[in-house]
Amino acid sequence: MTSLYRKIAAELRDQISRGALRPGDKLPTEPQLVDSYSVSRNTVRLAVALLVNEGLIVIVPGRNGGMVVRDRVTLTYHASRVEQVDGLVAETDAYMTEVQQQGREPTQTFHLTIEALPAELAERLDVADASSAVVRCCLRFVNGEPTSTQDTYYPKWLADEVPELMSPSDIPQGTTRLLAEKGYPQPAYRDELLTRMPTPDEVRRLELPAGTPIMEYHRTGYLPDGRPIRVTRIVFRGDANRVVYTLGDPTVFMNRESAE
Amino acid sequence: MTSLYRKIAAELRDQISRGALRPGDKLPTEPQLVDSYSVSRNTVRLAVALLVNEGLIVIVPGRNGGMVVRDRVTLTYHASRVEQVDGLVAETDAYMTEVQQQGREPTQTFHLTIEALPAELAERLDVADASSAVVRCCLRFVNGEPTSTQDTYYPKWLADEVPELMSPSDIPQGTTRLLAEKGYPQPAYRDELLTRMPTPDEVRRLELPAGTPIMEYHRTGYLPDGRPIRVTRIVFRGDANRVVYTLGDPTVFMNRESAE
DNA sequence: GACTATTTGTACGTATGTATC
DNA sequence: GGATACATACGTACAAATAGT
Repeated sequence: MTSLYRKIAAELRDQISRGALRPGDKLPTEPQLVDSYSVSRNTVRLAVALLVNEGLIVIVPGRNGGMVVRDRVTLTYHASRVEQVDGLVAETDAYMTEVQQQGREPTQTFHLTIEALPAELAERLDVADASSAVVRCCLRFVNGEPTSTQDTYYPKWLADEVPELMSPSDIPQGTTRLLAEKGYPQPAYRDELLTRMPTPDEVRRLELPAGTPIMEYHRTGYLPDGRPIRVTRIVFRGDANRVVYTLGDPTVFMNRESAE
Repeated sequence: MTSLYRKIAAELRDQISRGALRPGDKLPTEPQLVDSYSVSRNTVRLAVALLVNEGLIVIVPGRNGGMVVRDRVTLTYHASRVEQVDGLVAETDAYMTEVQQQGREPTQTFHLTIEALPAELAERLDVADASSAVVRCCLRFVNGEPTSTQDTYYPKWLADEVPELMSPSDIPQGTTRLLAEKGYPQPAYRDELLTRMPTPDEVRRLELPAGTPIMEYHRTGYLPDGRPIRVTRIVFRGDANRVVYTLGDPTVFMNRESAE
């Protein structure tokens, strides 16, 4: 015996998944739903709230507003391609290039701060004291819409040795390459991926509609002796990004491309 | 000019993030909140609904129920360790072993079906027609709680060549190893990771509380000539799993371990 | 098992505010 | 300003779930 509002939500959900309502289409208005189901407005709103929190629709108020079926545009982040130190690819450049290849217009803002290391990240950087760290932040837009934030933390000792890290502007050749040239190569990484609902702060910065989870991505870079020298955290809009790794024998993928 | 229920939610959220309310603690009951904020019950419920959808609390009805601050237990899935074909690790075994090393009790149910390939996956398997495929499904539990589902799809032509794939029971040595022995090695993979809110079906199967996103993981395995021979899809509970890759020179991590 | 107390869930109604065209 | 659509907030009543007597 499911409740009324759940049944209504189920019907609307069905129409969306069947394709009777396609992305961009509008659901009936609240009064129309009240009418056609003969329920109170509150009940309609309960049903609609479910769909919102499932990420199926967004609601825009106002005269020509309404409840609109969401679309899912996916941008691909090739984690195993960025930052080939021995190759010639710089981090941010790689990202920008990749987005362009996917036919979109990437932009980014950038700034640098010095702040205490968040506890979760301190562990990854092997700094016992909650010592300060240099952070290079950027907020990335695709077609003018914010889609991810990226923060990279370097331990203070490293910033002392490589003062260029403190440059308040973007580093054209890429920090990974810069560090390699200064004698701090990163021959190995550890990536972690997790998902969760966004904090209110993330909702604001990424302009997230309700019902949009985020994907949090950490990359820790290590020196040859195993010491970690930086942690990068990217927060992706979940409805607009996916992360891809290609692993194993690279010639296989060359065979694959030539076959196409 | 934020609304009343958002202010209330913000205060409660603060108490959680500050640690005044710790995981397992109960929020005040609805009547208590109605009282202390002097608002209607509906307003309290709106505030609470926000926290639920942010994944911060779960609500249990009944006499000794209440609104409880959620905890986040994280299980690690080492994507770059499973399925070392040349090594000695079988897929499911690897998973089970890993969970055990993390001090928990893994179990799994298993079944096999033959069904049409979902459209998104058909593309990855390079099968133009929506031809049937063999699916090996399993639902995985940790400490008795469902934490992920795994479905692996094989194209029909492969199942014809390797009839063992149709075995309705678990394959002890692991299908990857089995296939390699039969002349179908997988020297390369492509992994895709994305996040979204769960479908009602996933909510049921994984017993997900509201506000829990899921992480969807695809691994496509390729033959040396580039032909794909299987797609595995894992759906992880987002609040209980993270995926880890170690990339690059493996000796670096050996240095790291010896240093500890 | 019956009964009760507590806590959340569902559903109704009404009124007014805010956003957008 | 006026019209339309959703947002917030109040109130009420009864149902369902759970735990203890």
